[in-house]
Amino acid sequence: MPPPAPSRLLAVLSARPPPPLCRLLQLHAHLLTAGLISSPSPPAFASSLVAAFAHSDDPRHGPRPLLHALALLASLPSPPDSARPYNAALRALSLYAHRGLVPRCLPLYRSLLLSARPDHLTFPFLLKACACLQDRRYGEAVLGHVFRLGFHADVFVVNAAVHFLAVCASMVEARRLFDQMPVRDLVSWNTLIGGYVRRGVPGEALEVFWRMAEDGTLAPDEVTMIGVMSGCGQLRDLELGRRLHGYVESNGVRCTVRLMNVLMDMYVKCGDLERAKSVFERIDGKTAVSWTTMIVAYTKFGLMDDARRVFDEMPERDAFPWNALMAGYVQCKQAKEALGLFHEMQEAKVRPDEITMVNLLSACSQLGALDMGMWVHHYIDRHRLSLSVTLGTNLVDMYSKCGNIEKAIHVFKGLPEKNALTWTAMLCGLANHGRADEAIQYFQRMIELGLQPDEITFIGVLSACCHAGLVKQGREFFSLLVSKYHLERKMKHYSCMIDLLGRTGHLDEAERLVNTMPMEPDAVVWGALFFACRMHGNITLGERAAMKLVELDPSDSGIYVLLANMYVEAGMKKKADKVRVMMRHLGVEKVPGCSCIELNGVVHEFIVKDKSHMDTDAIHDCLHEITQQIRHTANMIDIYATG
DNA sequence: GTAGGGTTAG
Repeated sequence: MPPPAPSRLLAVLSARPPPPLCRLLQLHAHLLTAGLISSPSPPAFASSLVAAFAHSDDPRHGPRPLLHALALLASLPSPPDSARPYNAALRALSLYAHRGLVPRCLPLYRSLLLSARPDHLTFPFLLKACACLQDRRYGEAVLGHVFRLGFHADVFVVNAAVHFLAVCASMVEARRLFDQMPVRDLVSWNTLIGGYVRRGVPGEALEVFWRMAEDGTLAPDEVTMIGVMSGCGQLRDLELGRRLHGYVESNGVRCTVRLMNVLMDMYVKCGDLERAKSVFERIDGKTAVSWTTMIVAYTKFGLMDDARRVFDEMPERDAFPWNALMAGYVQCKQAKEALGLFHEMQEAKVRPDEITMVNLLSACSQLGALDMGMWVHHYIDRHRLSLSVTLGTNLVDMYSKCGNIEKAIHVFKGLPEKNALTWTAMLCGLANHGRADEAIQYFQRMIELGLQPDEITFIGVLSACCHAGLVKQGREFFSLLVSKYHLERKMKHYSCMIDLLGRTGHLDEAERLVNTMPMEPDAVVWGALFFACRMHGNITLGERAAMKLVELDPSDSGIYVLLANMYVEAGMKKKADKVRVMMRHLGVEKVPGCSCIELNGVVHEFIVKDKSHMDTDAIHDCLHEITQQIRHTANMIDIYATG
């Protein structure tokens, strides 16, 4: 195609949509030979050409035209004195289509400043890029320019600024700017509501929404309702969610797929699976997010078969639904299924990501599958997946739960970034391995670093004290938890503390604590008290604890056996027999104990007195031998310790 | 031509 006449050139370049890429390249060559984009020709041609390349976002070409525009802009002998080509490039860069290119916005703005004056279109793009990059310092400098150049009354610019502040600074700052706006439009309100929701302050978001409704000049649109519904979900306020759902349906708010997705999520969070399902069924053109949200919905209600069915019905699956289903299996303690799903995922050639690895490690921790866990660690290294805090924490947790505490410590020490959860995982690991002193040291170190412990951290230190019989320290932690760290004592804290008091013979104090607990003691609490009574020969209290255990779960055979054993140990044969008779009368059967072991990456399950293996006899001989050796060693230690 | 929104993870 011959080049157009010079008078037509600008019009051709400015056409929307722009000419195809091959045509643009021809025009570029033409302009070069005609000397129209070299100094001292007017920069209009260069500007239009850059803008045309930047707007040419045909997905088939990927970021190529955009990169071409950037190169062209950088190579011009005289840089354009208009913001237009820069704006076009900023627009294309900040559309997030090519996430990796967003950082290029900043140097581009710097070169714009050298030759031209930013205008009302420059700032929305640039602030969006700053928000996307979470670059607070740069964004604040840009805000300085906004005010100096007098754009503080441009509603587009200020909306983008409110968004930037909400993402990178704080809601207080975003709110201050919002309050100062002379004119606000719907986007201003939506930005503020969305900001509060993203920061997890749904109460404020709804407050803003009510104020907007009172004001009455602007009608909420689907974006408003997405924010508000998400807020209802966070608040777990089903009543309000339903009312606002009604509002959406009767006020002609566009029911986009995105809004329907949030509605589903709100119902799930508020515990109404049926309504979530009915919204899902009514979605026309379900997206991957719709399907994934429904999978998550079922997993949250423990309905793993339904989750799997939705997963299978899904037309196309990226890593998200795989991860969601896998996380569901992990949460429902079906770790074997989680690992099985991972193998399917590999067969389906879906690339696992960081979150897949997090799920896999949790599954390994549950199973004690060290070989598989090490394979995951190796996989992370080999594929250079970024070792995020969460992933690192899970690695530490996996190694310690799978029995290799040394490796857990080694990984912990090498982590580039650690947070309170990482420290908590390490400290709980040490506690579970009986290394109480170190666990407590880690706790102190973590406090020195200014990290905030949570409820789990205290379970760690309390169980450390429990293992080591450190009553005084245990009492101290138990009290600090509330007085200094303002945390709530949970069932697990009480059971730890009662176990500690009981083991060390403070039975009265343990009983007092059981009686003053703010919640109904569970089987673990009574079990700990029972164990202590048996250990210290307090039959009366032991009987009471055992009766409570029977009440809590009459079908659990274990407690009858333990109670009978306690009587035998105390020389009360008759009472022991009575318990056994009672057990027979009640028809309580012993449930066979079940355990599992990982061998060469395969997890095997087996039950008590399992004779299914062909070498059963040899295995039991070997086990007998090991038990004897342990007994012998324990005796020797006893002799040395007491003698 | 510019700004705002949802899903996966200990």
